Amino acid sequence: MSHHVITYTKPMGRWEPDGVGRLRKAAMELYVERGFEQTTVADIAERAGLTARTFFRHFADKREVLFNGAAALEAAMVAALVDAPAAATPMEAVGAALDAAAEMLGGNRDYSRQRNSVITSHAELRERELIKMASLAKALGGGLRQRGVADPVAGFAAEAGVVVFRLGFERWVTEADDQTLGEIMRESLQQLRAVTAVAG
Amino acid sequence: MSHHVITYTKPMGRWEPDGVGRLRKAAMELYVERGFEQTTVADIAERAGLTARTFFRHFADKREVLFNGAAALEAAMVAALVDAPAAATPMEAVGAALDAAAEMLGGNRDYSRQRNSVITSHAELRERELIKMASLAKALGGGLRQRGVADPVAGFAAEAGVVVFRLGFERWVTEADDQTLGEIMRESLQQLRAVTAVAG
DNA sequence: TGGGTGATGTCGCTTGATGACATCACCCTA
DNA sequence: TAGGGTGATGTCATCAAGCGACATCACCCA
Repeated sequence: MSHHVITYTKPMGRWEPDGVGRLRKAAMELYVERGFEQTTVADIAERAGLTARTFFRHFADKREVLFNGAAALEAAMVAALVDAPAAATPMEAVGAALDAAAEMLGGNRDYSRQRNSVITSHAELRERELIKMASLAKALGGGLRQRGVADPVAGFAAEAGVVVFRLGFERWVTEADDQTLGEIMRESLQQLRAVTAVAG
Repeated sequence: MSHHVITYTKPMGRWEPDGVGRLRKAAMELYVERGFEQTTVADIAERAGLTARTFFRHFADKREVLFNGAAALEAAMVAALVDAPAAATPMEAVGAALDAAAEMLGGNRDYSRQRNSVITSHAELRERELIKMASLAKALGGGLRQRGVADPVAGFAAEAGVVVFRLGFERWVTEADDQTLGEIMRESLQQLRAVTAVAG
């Protein structure tokens, strides 16, 4: 193994610090280099200077290593939703959550692009992404109920918010236009409303 | 190995017929009896009178055995959507797809309940269910584009349809009321429209 | 200076998943 | 009617995922 020259700030383990960060970095690199299925946990651990057993102490499985920001994003969105003005309608509160998400993710489009391309090119990773979206929907629904929104409405507003988030985010990383993520989110919200308005 | 006494109708293999059906049945039973994680592929195969190797010849993985009707459902929904009147709006065409789904699934609520309870109680199965829903959204979107619906609208209408399907189906299997699945689907569609109508 | 703590390594096991090859019932044809 | 072809299955071997149990060692603190 290579010998990492490091400056100890807050040693977290026996050798180099921040084993979790090294594992995340190594996993991302290998998934890009040779693909998700062609990468074993042993490979990741080796590149991070750790063992496979240690990998599983930090991440539930091979996929989870790519989905760490999800919890923080969800928390930020729920906080924004709960803190929205009391007079706001359910969908307006959801709009506040989308604004928060845009602010949190809108900064580094290049990183989002790379991560997105890795995820979308492997079914198992798409699967995990969908679980995160389902968790987000549940959390947003909970936040709405906390605001006093009754149950059928809370569920639909939360799911609608996730649809807007997904399609908006996808457009943001796919199309190379110069709109900000926040602008696209808002626009997507209007589009969903327009589409459902002419229902049967 | 046990010796099964059987009456040959249409022998499909070397021994008893319909190995796929027996595997499906055995898997469902065992998932209900002892839970998904506590069931090994070897258990399923043994109960079906086959080997684990054969299980994987028929199903990609341990989860897929529960999601066989999905393809047929998707096909029926897309067909209904494509065959909807040319004058129908995108969401009206989606409504036709939801009607088709209701007709296909609305019959045996008890079976749906049992299957649903197995799936919702295991994260890995929920994950697979979400993949099927994503596939459905993609298929519905494709059907809409085939109808000449342009791209932002097609995507949103398809996703909206899946939201209605999921929440409607969940309400149908959860609440013990006497509404039919079709009625609930229609009602859900209206609720989504109402909720998004008061967006910010 | 000695023990406590926590992250990591080591070992071994079960299970999921797959490739390669053998086997056998059924069917079709010469 | 014998023979080969076909397809589903069995058998064997192997790799990778995931986890339990225990050992190890650096750091911290009394």
